[in-house]
Amino acid sequence: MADQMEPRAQRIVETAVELAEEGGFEAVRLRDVASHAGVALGTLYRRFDSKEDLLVAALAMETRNLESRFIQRPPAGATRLDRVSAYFALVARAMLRRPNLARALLKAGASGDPGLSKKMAAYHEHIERMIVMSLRGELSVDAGQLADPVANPSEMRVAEALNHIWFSLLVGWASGLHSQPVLLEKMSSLASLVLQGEGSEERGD
Amino acid sequence: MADQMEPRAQRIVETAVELAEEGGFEAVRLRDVASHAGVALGTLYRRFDSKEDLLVAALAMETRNLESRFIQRPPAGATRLDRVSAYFALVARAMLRRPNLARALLKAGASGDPGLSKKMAAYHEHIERMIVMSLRGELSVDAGQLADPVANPSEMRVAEALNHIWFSLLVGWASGLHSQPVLLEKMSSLASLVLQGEGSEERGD
DNA sequence: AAGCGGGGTGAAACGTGTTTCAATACGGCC
DNA sequence: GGCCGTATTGAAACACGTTTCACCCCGCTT
Repeated sequence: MADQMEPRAQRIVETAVELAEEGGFEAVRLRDVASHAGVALGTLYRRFDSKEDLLVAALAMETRNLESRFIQRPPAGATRLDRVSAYFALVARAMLRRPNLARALLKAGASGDPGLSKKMAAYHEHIERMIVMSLRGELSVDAGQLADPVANPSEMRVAEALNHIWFSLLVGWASGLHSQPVLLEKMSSLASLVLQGEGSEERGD
Repeated sequence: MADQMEPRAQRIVETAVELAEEGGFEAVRLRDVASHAGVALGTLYRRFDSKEDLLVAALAMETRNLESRFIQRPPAGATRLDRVSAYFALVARAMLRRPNLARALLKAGASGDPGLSKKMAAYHEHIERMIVMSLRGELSVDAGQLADPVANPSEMRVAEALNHIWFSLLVGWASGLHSQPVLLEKMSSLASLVLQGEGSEERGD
């Protein structure tokens, strides 16, 4: 789950994560990242276009870690709402362990840099995959990764809505708009709204 | 709709808006803002804590303008979905006229600066008010502003969900993830999902 | 073995957000 | 009119993201 990049880039990203854990976005000073990682500043810039690019790479790494934890212990629950709420609680717990890091990655992801759009699209895909699996209550795994969930359009629409709501709530949390418990309450409440909107047919399949 | 600040601050914000229209976030160089507005840099910093703070003030100004246009010509339509879609189309049109400005304000708003949380909360309140009025298909105006819409909890929840979805979609648009037509399509589709959820409610407060 | 080329390195330079400071201008009060 | 506190000014300084450049090292070709 961890080796998608050459070791040098890997170490740079890990260093950035460490610094972000301690002091958030501003504490990730690229001079420090480079020296702690044992490379020159120019080397860092050969691998990453910008500070945001570096942190989005870190976001990708953290997302891979989250996904592997997700696969090993998928959120359980009787209804779709239960499972989806459990999923978001899982993510929130992971973030709360390192709030500075979470805020830093979020800030980079929300920076709106056009050069990052492909990477952010990939991130959102991963999140939506996990949401879909939570809705279904069963995983389809392929080569250690979540398989592309042969798209049921209605399911995808729900996942997309939940993903957007979650992302926006996260940005609010990051800026101190609401605390983590409130975040989860809101998410559950809004998830229940969205789930009821989907073909008002059945319960927890 | 325009006089909430002393004239000096007002002029600074207007200058920032002009520069952002032309060249986006990076083009808002505070030295330039100050000199174009005819004040010293220190004066700008006495009024605004940071570049983000300044741009969020601009966001507030633009939101007031939007709200006054909204009051004069509220989105019409037969169904709630029609009216809400018309509202988002209105906002999108306003943004498309000045995409650089829109991106700059969005970036400032999504920066996650804790010092801005109160101002961002106020922004979201305005947006949600307009969404609620669109849902209802009628305005309650008070002293030239939208009145606080004696909260119907179910309505508020829908408005909150739509607001989050919209915000997240905007961030995606800003970074080039999807074009403006796709943005509106997605918004309509997801709005229809959320609206369908509202009828059938149990409540668990 | 010599030469080549593509990273890597260290250090300096640049731009811009932010801070600081001494000097000055201003508005109200006696 | 003179005084005082506060805002404004202009300019310099600082921090950090980003760029640039001259030089070096290492693996590969011939």
